[in-house]
Amino acid sequence: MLTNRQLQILQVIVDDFVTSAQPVGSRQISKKEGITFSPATIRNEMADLEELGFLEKTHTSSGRVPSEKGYRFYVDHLLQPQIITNGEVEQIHSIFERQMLETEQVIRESANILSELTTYTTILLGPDVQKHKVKKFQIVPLTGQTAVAIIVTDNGHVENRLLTLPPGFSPSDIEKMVNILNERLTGVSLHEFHLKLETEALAVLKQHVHAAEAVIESLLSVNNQQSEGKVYYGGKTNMLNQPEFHDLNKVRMLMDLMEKESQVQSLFAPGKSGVQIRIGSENNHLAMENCSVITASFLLGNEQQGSIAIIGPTRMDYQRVVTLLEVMSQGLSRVFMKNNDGL
Amino acid sequence: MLTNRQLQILQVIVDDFVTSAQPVGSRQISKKEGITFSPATIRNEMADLEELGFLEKTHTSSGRVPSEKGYRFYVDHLLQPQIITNGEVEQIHSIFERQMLETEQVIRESANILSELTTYTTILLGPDVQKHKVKKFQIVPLTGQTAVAIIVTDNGHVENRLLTLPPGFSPSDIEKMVNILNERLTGVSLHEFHLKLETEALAVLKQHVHAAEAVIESLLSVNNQQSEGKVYYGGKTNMLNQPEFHDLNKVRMLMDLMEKESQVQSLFAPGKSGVQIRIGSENNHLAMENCSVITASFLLGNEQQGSIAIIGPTRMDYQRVVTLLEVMSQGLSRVFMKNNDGL
DNA sequence: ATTAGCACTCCTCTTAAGTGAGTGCTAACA
DNA sequence: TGTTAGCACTCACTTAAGAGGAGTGCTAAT
Repeated sequence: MLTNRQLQILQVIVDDFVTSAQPVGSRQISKKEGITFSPATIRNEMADLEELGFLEKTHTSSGRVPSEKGYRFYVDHLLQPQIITNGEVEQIHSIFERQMLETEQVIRESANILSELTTYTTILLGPDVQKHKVKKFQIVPLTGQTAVAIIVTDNGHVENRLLTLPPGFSPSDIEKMVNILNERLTGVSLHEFHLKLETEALAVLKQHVHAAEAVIESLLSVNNQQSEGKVYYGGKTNMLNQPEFHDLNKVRMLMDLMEKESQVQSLFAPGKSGVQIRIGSENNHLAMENCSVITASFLLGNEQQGSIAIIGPTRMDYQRVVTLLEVMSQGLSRVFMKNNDGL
Repeated sequence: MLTNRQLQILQVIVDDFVTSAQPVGSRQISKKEGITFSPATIRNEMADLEELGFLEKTHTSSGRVPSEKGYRFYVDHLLQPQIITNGEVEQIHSIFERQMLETEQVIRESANILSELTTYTTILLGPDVQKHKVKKFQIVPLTGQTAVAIIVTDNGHVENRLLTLPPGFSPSDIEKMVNILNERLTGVSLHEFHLKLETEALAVLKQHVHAAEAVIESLLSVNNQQSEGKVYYGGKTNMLNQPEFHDLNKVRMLMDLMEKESQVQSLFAPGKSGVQIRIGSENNHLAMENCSVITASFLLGNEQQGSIAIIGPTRMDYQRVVTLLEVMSQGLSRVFMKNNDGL
């Protein structure tokens, strides 16, 4: 168990290092407000804290730097809700008040504002498209052999896919097919929709429409690699300002990582609920060894769920980010509760 | 007018500098194949070439580096079609042979392969969506107050937009509206479609459908900021490997530039036709001062036009890139001629 | 017209010394 | 017994000086 004094010192060190990015020395700590004991005492305590694994040195005669364990402890026990200025809260709320119908735009703006306020990078994950319910299915023929299949979901998302039609597939075939599918599959989730296309629906279709298999196959062929929720970025280049990313190699790894949507999905998916913090190696990814990710999820109407992630260096202003994230995610949830349109 | 020897020397300097990224000295040149004269002679010629503005020195006693004017001359007069290996040609063609229906995927793959082969960054601009012809217009109601408007174009592109319906707007109103619009506006370009929505169509609608203005307005409201062609990237982080981008500031400027689609549109739009090269400051953009852009356009069936841009340092392997770009753009044109589906 | 020779420039790498922030330990102190 | 002052020591960082080397421009010889 840590003594009060140790807690106090750990807190000061983290707070100081977060803003200065420089190892913190005993003298410097002693001058901080609320510190009543001498540098020598602090040195002793720091030695203990280091032994316990909360602090590290960059070299034998440097000041101390929080270790991952140190950050973890700080985040778990020392985090105090921080006051953010009214101006900032207003800035966030202003997005919601501008009555923009398009969810997508709200999301984009949110990502931008968050990265502006935090100076870190924001990733916004839309809800898992696969969970949306199918509202309407449609096929629009283009030429003799090609057509577009369109699926509209209950919250306004539109999926579309090009099809090749088998030779001799007539407009009335299309109509029959569309009718059957709408009749049977409206209201199921996109995920189920695709499943049932291959099984039940296909069986029925075969009886009524010639060459239905070919169309269904064409319809399914592209699906696998695609989607889950959409990904939006804010302040992608912000990390270039952080001193820890003066190393081009790290920058490259991170950038590459962010290009791969599938990886982003898994890395930045929110934990259960509320605000979650993953520090450095807790992210289980080489490129993220010096990064922390703070995620929060928000609701989009009926059980849909999106999430916001802020990526910064492990030396990150956790307090501030957590507070901002809470304000933002609550705001988003509220907005999407009202006009339940989704994205 | 430059003498043959000067041409030869300029060519060697550019070629050498392109691969080594180091200023080229007279001794080094003299050892090159085909060079029969001594370093001293070369020094004299180099002094002349510098006076003419084709070469520069990084400091008084360094070797020479091509100036922008030097590159320009090289590109205009000294470029020789370069042999690229069969393997590479095959690699390009392999994309086209995999029978993927989705245009989008072909484009993505193309961007990736190009950036892999060149080690530079690729930007692929889809054709201007505004020119697509409207094939079908549709409104799918979601809840009482919201609906999705969908526009399918002749080449399979699907635009969609959320609408708020005015109170009391009934399904039959929707049907009437959709019918009128489909009747009058099928076959016009998206651009015209939006224009006519505000004028002719609106006039007719007013007569038949109550509160039509509100719907139209909602339909148009989001349009302005959106689209032109879509943008695809390949090898975004490739430039981090180039020695000229060890400067984080330059990296940041370029990355920021590439995030802004509208700027990308204008910077990387192709010139008239064929392969176009813009060197350094010819790009008229601060972030691109040390970059060259090579663009080529390709055809997507009926007069639609996409374009490929490769961005690299001014010290770029122009010959190779030009050849690769030609192979690729011709390949793309051919593919899209066949299955005219567009994106 | 070409080229060998040479003095000169300037970048780059290495070494050495000086500075300063910070530590750990010991001994004195309350 | 917990706290603190003092002091020797460590190590990164900066600056200066020197050596080496690649390359140039000019001059004079071929």
